[in-house]
Amino acid sequence: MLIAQVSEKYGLSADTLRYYERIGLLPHITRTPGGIRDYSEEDCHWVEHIKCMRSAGVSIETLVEYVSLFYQGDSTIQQRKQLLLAQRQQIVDRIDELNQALLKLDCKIEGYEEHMLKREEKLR
Amino acid sequence: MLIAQVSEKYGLSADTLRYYERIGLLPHITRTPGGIRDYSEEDCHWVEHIKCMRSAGVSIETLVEYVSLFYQGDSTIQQRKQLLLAQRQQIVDRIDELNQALLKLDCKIEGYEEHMLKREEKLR
DNA sequence: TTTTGACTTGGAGTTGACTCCAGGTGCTAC
DNA sequence: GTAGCACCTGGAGTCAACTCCAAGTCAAAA
Repeated sequence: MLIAQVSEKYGLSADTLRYYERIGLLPHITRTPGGIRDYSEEDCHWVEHIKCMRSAGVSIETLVEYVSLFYQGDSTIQQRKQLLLAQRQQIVDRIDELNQALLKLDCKIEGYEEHMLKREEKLR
Repeated sequence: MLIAQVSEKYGLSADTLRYYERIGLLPHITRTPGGIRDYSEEDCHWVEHIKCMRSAGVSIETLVEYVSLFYQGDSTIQQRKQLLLAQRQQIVDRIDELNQALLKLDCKIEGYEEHMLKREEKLR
C-alpha cells in the first residue's frame, strides 16, 4: 500500500506517517526497489493502533517505547503489559476528568436555561 | 488571596496564572496598593472553572471567547449557552474516543495475559 | 539600614506534535 | 525524450500552551 492510500484510509497526513517512521514509531516499513514505501497489512494495523492511542491522548514517547519493546522480542512481554496497564489507567483517569467537566458544564447550561426562562417571564 | 496561594490551591503555576491574565482569560484581577495581585473569591471560581475545562481539553481560545462574552453582559447569554453546548458535545465525543481506546487496550492486555499463561504451561 | 523573600514586568525560550518546503528521483504517457 | 506526477530526503517552520529569566519593587525582619 502506498503512503497516499494509507494516509487516505486512516486520516493521517503522509507527512505525519513519514514523521512517525522517522522517530521510530513505525519502523521497518519495506520499500519498493525504487525506494518507495510499501505498507504491509501489519504496518497498517500499527498505524491504526497508533492513531487510536494518539486520539486517546497517549504520548508519542510512550508509543515509541512500546514499539521498541515489541521489537526486542518476547523477553519484554511483561514490561509491555505493564506499559499498557499504565496507559489504561491514564485513560480511565482522563475519562473521569471529562465526566467531571461534563457535570459542571451541564450545571452551567441549566443555569442559562433558567435565566432565559426568567427573562421571558419578564417580557410577558 | 496571593498568587502563590491560588497556585497552591488549584495546582496551577504562578506563571500560568499570570499568563492566563495576560491573554485575557482572567481579566480584572484587583491589585493591592503595592501592585500585587489579590485574587477575590470570584476570581478563584474562574480559576477553578478554567482549570476544569482545560483538563477536559477545551482550548484556551474557546475559554477566552467565553470570558469575553461574559464581560460583554446579558446580551451575549444566548451565544454563551451555544458555546457551552458546543464544548459539551466536544467532550462527549472525546469520551467516546477514550472508551474506544479503552476497549482496544483491554483486548491487547487480555492477549498478553493469555500469552503469559501459555508460557507458564510450557515451563511445567 | 540592609537583607530577605515574595512579588512585579516584558520578553525570550521550550516542548510536543506535527507541517511545510526545496530540491531531487523514478515511473508512465504522450 | 520530455512532461507530469507521486514519491523521496533533510531540515526548517509552526502552533498551542506554557515556562523561564533578568532586572526591578516593596514590605517586613534582623
